[in-house]
Amino acid sequence: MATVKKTKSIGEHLRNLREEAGLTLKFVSEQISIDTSLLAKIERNERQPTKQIIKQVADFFKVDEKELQNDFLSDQIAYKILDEEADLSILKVAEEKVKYLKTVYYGK
Amino acid sequence: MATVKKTKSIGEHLRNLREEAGLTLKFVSEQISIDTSLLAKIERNERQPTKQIIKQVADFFKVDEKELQNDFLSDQIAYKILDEEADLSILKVAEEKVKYLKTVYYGK
DNA sequence: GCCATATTGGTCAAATTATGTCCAAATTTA
DNA sequence: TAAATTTGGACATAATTTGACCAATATGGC
Repeated sequence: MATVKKTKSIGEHLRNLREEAGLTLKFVSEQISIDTSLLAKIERNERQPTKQIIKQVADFFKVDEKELQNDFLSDQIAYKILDEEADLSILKVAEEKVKYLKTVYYGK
Repeated sequence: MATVKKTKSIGEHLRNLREEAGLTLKFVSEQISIDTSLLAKIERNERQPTKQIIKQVADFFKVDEKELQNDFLSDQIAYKILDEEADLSILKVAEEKVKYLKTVYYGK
């Protein structure tokens, strides 16, 4: 199997993609029409990519868009928990809520 | 044990607290110095309570502030997952990220 | 039904937060 | 040390959210 990298954050994920392809920030940012500095910030998790940007990056690197989005989402959740210094157990609670809300909205 | 109520959302939680105490929106909102309409919206999850408001409510009803905050947080996460139509498995990923980030920031 | 009280709903200004741009500083690489 | 690459700060502006105000609707006694 190829390079196995545990992705720590979407930023690192993107950086890995880019570096494995041996490309510069300037090049990639131009290809997807965003500011070089912005892409750099995204890779360092200083800015959050919009869905638009996630899509462009996914297309450019030919990776699954949904996967990138999920990566982004789990990032957001993880950082929120750290921010609020919340207990991990709330994830279980959130899961229950999702299940419950799904039955409510989409019928049982 | 007293009334066991599965809390579906922080709004319902707050509403339960208030109704169990037999108080009106007007009364409670005045006690904690916020607009009646705002409290009503919070109970209907149309507005998110600020930390300040969560604290005031917790104090007023003499419930644990941290618990209310956790309730709020799990709400936000649940709604975000529904919004994005994401898979529940990302919660597991988020959990891993939190654990990882904790070792990074607070040492192993 | 009528009145008082309680709750809901809409609109909007103000506050808050986040994005993206520009440019300079720093770092890397050859 | 020069060129290329990456980082960092400052800031305008865009986007989102809150909270206030007031009107409309609902609820409950009498």
